Amino acid sequence: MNTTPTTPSLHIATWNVNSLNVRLPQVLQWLAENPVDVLCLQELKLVDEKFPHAELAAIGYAAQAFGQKTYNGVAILSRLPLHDTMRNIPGFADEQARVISATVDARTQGEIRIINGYFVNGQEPGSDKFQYKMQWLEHLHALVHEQLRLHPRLVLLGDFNITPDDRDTWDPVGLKDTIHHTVEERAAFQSLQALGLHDAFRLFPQAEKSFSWWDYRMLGFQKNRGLRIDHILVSNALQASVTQCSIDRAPRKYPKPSDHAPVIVTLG
DNA sequence: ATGCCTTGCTTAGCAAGA
Repeated sequence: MNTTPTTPSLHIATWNVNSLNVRLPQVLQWLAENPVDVLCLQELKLVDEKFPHAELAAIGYAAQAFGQKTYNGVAILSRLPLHDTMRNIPGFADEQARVISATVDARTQGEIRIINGYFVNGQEPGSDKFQYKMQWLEHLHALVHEQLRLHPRLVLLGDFNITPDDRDTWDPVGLKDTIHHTVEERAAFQSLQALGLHDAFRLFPQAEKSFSWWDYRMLGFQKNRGLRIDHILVSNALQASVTQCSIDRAPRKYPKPSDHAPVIVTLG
């Protein structure tokens, strides 16, 4: 008889909900059907006073939130204990709520440091917003570098607003050098990987034209004109334990959907 | 295509997203 206790697998997901106020029923429904251990959200578009802690607690999730009025906002929802929450990037003054980090106590699986980011969009290469994007990416790189030193078991995930390469866009020719496709953004993505992080989605064979975001306009989803810009990067120490990574397109078919779909990674 | 949706803010069109 095998008496060795089986280590339960751990599921961590990311989802840009484009307003938690509008999408809360969908988040609750999705969690009921996909009871992941940790769900990281972006684009809450609400202040912390309006964060729906009670509704999430009712289905077993505690949350650490970092919101602001109208724009941005990030949160970590977890069924496992969270501690050592950090907001934004220390040393980088930023009016915008874009990063929340916390340590998840995964019990038999040990502790995992989570960095959840809503990366800057950048609007257009050469614009002020693009400059802000590149500066923000530089400071995020420094933060991840430091956090990896303190926490070798680390996951960096969220809405990166970067297509890592031409496989990650529906139109690599027509969209060449446009926002999310520039050499500079892709170099920043690669320099994050160079810290010892791995794109979990690419650790496995995947269907061609796999995307995580589709424009609301022009029947983007129906025509699968999308981008893969939502990512889960795992550190060297975690890479061997990753057994699956997938994009769940189902919520993009809900009535009044977010324009992003959740991405889920399985560890162990 | 300076367009197409969606959301928030405020209540009539903007700003911003990607």
